[in-house]
Amino acid sequence: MSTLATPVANLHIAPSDKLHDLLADYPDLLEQADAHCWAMLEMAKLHTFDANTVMFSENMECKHLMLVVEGTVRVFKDSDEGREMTLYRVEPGELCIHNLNNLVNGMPYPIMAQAETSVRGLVISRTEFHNTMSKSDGFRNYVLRSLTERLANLVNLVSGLAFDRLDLRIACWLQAQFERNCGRAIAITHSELGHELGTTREMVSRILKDFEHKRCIKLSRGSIHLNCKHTLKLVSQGKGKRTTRA
Amino acid sequence: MSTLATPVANLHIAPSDKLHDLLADYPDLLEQADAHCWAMLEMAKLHTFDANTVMFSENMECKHLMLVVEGTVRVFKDSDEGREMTLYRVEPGELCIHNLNNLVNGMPYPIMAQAETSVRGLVISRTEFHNTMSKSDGFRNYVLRSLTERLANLVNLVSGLAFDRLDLRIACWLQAQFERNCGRAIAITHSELGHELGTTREMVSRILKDFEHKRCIKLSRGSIHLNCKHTLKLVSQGKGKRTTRA
DNA sequence: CTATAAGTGTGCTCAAAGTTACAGAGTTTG
DNA sequence: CAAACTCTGTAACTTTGAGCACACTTATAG
Repeated sequence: MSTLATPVANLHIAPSDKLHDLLADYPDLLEQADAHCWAMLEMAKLHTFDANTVMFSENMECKHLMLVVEGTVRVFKDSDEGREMTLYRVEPGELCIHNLNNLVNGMPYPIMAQAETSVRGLVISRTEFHNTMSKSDGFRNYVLRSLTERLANLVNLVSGLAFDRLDLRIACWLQAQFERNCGRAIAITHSELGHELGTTREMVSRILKDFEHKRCIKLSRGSIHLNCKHTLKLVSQGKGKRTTRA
Repeated sequence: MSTLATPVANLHIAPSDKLHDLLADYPDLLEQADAHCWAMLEMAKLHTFDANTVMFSENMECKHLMLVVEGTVRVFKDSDEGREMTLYRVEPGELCIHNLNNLVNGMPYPIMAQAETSVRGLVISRTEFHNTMSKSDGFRNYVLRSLTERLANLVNLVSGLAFDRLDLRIACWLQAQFERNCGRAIAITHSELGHELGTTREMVSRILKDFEHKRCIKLSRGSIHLNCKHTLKLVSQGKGKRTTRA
């Protein structure tokens, strides 16, 4: 599965209105973008990556920064025993922030990033990045904000791993997804969910089944349906211990 | 134990040579500092905090950034069941990077920071921070580097928690400490070590005892002595499963 | 020099998570 | 439709980590 990160298309970007279109739906950056920031984005190249492209891994050096325009990139850590754990996702309007480590520190980085869908992104060179960081207040704030937000998320990950039982972590994950999805079914297999949370397929199956018995959710092949928001909330708050062996 | 974060002393700083003295031993920042950066530091106030001062916690808002000059600050997360887990330490020449979250995002942050020793630090106001970030390449790079380094450390924490057995995590921690200490004994109680790694005193006692039986270390009240670097390395690489129940 | 506190060792029990193994259900493909 | 594959359910078992209880040791304070 080690598809190399070769861009499918690679074209200079058209004038500003095109750029606006690309970023139209992602206000996070737009609201902070100033002239310098736009200038940088104008110079950026739009690359397209196929789904499942490995965008960086253990030893790959990454000399560029990318702003995702379409699709999502999953950043994760894998273990030698075949387990893995999602650290976060980079979504449209967001920066592949871990590239920064490479960019700023020059250090390689023992994690992987992989396109989940087909991904389009604006690729910014190292020098352009530093240049704009110096000139554009908006871009600088945007980058800082991204970094500190990721930091905050990672701290939450840590505390979940250190202190929370797996069933709670799964319940919280479900809650967050259903929230995002406005209650619509989540398309994911148990094994994938295991990879999200750094655990095994069997544990996920067992715990989800338990939730189904508690009537929070309804399971079907490849997807999870919300049954009762309220019950799920209770479960995710730790009320009612697990019932697996009762 | 909720000593409020009240500075003990609070004086305007003397001219540049004094500043140089304060930071003399911490080249990380010095080598990047330029005129703007120095100007900011000149304006900073030197505060002193007693050991054990809680520097920020769950709901405290923090409107300043601090550069630690002397002493160390431990940043950790605690659980409702009385366990806790060290996220990282801020040492001389380093920034209290989590303040940045507050500073940049304005969000409060569910972690604690506490002075381990008496701490002196240069306190920089929010506006001065942003101002210098815009003007000083050196400072900006320094901040970015700090952030990305913390990010990298947190990722390692996550993968340790998710994938490694406790004995390995303890062995690695010991290794790192002995490295720092040039092989000299580490002064720490089992309970404190538990708080470092998010586990309990008993587990630490048991596992350390096991290591002692393996002749890596020698235990005594309140400190851990290195016995055989090589054996410890083997243990920390996962060779030789635990012997506790054999 | 005692009393008290802090730190350590350890056995027992239990719960959580992971592992192995396999059966069966649902999909896809030729 | 039959074969091959993917996904799910689950039982039995092992390992890891936590919690409790208590004995014992070392340090500190009065």
